[in-house]
Amino acid sequence: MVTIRDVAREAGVSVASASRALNGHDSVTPSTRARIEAAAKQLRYVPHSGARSLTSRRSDAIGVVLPDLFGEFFSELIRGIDRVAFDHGLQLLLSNMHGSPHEASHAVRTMRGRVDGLLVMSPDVHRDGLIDLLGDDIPAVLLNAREQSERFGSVGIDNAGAARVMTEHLVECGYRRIAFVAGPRHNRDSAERVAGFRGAMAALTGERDPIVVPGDYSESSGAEAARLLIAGRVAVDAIFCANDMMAIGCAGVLADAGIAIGPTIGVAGFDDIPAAHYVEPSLTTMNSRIADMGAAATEMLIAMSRDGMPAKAAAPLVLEPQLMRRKSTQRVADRGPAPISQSLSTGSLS
Amino acid sequence: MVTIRDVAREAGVSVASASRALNGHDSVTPSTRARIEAAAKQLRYVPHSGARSLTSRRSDAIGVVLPDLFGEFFSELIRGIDRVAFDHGLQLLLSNMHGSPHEASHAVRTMRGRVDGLLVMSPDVHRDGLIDLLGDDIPAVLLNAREQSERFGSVGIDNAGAARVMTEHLVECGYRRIAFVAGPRHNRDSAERVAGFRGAMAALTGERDPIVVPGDYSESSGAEAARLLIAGRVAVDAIFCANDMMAIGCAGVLADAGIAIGPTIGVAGFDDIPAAHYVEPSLTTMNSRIADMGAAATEMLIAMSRDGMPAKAAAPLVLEPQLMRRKSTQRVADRGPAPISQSLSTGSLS
DNA sequence: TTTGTCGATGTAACCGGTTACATCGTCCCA
DNA sequence: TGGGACGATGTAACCGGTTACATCGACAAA
Repeated sequence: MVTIRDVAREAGVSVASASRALNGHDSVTPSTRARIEAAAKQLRYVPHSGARSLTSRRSDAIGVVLPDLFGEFFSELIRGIDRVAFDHGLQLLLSNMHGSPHEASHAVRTMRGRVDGLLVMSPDVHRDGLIDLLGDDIPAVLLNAREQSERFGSVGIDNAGAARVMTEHLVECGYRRIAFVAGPRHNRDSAERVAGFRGAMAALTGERDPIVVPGDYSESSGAEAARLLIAGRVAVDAIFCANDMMAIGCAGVLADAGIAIGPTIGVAGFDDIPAAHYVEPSLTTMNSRIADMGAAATEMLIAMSRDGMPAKAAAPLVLEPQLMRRKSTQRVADRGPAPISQSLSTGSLS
Repeated sequence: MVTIRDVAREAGVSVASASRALNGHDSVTPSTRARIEAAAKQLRYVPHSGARSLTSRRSDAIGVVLPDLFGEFFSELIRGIDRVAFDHGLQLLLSNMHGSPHEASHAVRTMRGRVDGLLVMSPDVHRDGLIDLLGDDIPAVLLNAREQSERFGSVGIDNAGAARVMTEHLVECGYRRIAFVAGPRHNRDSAERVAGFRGAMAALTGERDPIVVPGDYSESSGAEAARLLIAGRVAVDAIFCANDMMAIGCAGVLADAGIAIGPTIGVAGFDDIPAAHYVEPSLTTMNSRIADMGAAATEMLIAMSRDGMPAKAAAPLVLEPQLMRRKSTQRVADRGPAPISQSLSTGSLS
C-alpha cells in the first residue's frame, strides 16, 4: 500500500509539501507541485480516507439508517438521497436495522467516525432508544418521524392532509359510503391517514364513524379486507386503502367477484408505487414523493453540518403528497386511447 | 468527542487496558473490565471506526459501485447484498457512478481505506478504465460482467441459456412465428439474450433469421416495437422482449389494438420485476434472481478476503434464471380463480 | 530467602494522513 | 550592506485507536 510518504520520497520533498500539493493548497511552487503529482500518478497513490478523516474531522460521507429495505419505497428514497449527496460529493453508508432496536443502535454506533451526518428512518425513535444514541456531536435528520426536538432535523409527509385530499376526491367523484383499510396497528403513518380520512368524512359527508377495516400493508391483507366487506354485505361504494399494495389486493378480489372497479366501487391507494400504473384498471393514489423526501432530508442534513456544531436543526419539513387520478375512481368507464392506426384490426397478425 | 483515553482516565487504567477490555481480550481481570465497561457506558463512548481501521487494517465495510440506481433491479440487488453483508456484520458503502467512467474512478478512489472489498457493476470495465483502478490490494467482484481475470471474482446470469429456455417455452405453447425485441445496441446482456433466442429458434423451428426489432429497454420502446409490427402487418404469433418494461409497453399497444394477449399473440419478458405480476394479463418472464446474484457476489467477496491477499478469485459463477409461466403466454384463456363465495354477486354492495 | 514464571497492566510506537510552527533563502528597502 | 518581510519547504505533533514489548507483583519452587 503506497502512502503519502512514498510519494514524498519519490518526489524528493517532505510529506507536508506532498500533502499540500495534493490538496490544492497554493503555497507550493508549480514545479514542485508538478513533481509531486507526477510521483503520485506513477505510484498510483490513492489517499487513505480513514486516515484523512482522523485529522480533518470530515469523512465526506453520510449514514443512512433504514428500518428495512422494502423494494420500491426504499429505492425511491435512496434515489432522492443520492441525487443530493452526489452533487455534494458525499458517499452513502447504508445500514439496514431490520426493524430491530438492537440492530439500530449497532448501526448508529458503527457509523461513528465514518460519517459526517445521519439520516435515520425509524418507526419509533424513542422506543428504539435511538434518541440517546444520536449524540450531539453529529447532525441527524429523522425521516418520517414526528419528532419535536431541536437536536434533529425532520422531514416527513403530511399523511392526514393527503388522506383528506383523497377523501375529497372520492366524494367529488360521487362516492359516499367509503370504507378505509388501515395499515399495521402501531404504524404512525397509517394512524395519521386514518385520522385524516375520519376528519374529512365527518366534514364532507357528516359520517362520524366510517368503516375502518384492519390490515397490515400486505397485498393479502387488502384482499382479505375486500372479502370481509363482501361477505358482510357491507354497503360501500368506495374503498380507500392505506397503501397501494392493499389496494391492489383489494381490487383483485373485487374484480374476481365481477364488480366493476370505478363505476360500481371506487378503489384508492396511497404511495404511488410503480405497479399502481400497471394494474388494470390503473390505481388512483397519493404520490408520497418519496424521492423528494430523501432529497430534502439530505439538503437539510448538509445545511445543518455546514452551520457548525452543535448543529441546530432547521424547522421540520412536511411535504404534501400529490393526488394521482387514475381509472380506479372513474365512475364512467372510458375506453382508453383510441386505436393507434387503421391497420390494427386487419387481422394480418397471427 | 469522547475517546478511549477519556474512558481509560475515568476508569483509572491505561489506554491499552481499556482497548483490551472493550475488545473482549481475555488478559483483563474481571474487576477492571467491569470498571472500564462502566466508564465507557457512563461516558457514552463509541469507538471511532476510522481510527480503528487505520491500525487494524479492516473496516468491516464493503463498497458497492453501481452504474445507476434504477428502481427495482437496484433494490433487489441491494437486498441480496445486504442479506449476506448483514450476517457478516459488514456495512455497505454505496456509490452511484451515474454511467460515467470518470465518476466510477472517483468512486473507487474514495472508497480506498474505508472498505475491505468492492462489488462493482460496470457496463464495461475495460472501457471505463476500472480494471487498472481496482488494485491488487483490495479484493473485488464484478457483477454481470463477462470478465476472465484471475484478479477478480465474477458473478453473472446465463442470459443466453435463459433466452433459450423462454424460447422453448414459447414453442411448447404452440407459438411458431416469434419476434424478439432487443435492448440497447451495446448492452451485453441484451446481445446475449438475442443470441440465445436465435440459437433456440434455429434449433427448434428451423428459422435461421427470426425478426429482431431494436429497442432500448424502455416501456415506450416496447410500445413502439409493437406498433412497428402491427403497421408492418408482420406475421407473428409471439413477441419475446429483452426485458419486462418493453414487454409491458408492447402488451399495452396490442391490447389497445384489440388483440388477445395469450390466445392470439403471446408476450414474454425478462427480469421478473414486480410489475410483471400485476399487469393484466400477468406477464410470463424469466426471473433473473437479482437478489441471489447480489448475495452470491457478496459471499464470494467475503471468501476472497478471508483467503488473504493478494486475493485469488474463485471461479466465475453463472446463475440460471427461472421461467415464470404466467397468463401472457397462455393460449387458452382461463377464467381465473372461482368466485370466493356465494355472496359475491348478491348486489348488496354499492 | 531467593529466583523464576506467569498473568495483569502500563508505555510508547505505529497506522496514514494534516497542519502549526520552525527554518531557510530571497528580495527589497533603508 | 544589513535587517526585515515574505514565500516555500521541512519538522514534528497530533488525530484515536491497537498492540509489541516492558514492567510489575504475586506466588511457587528451590
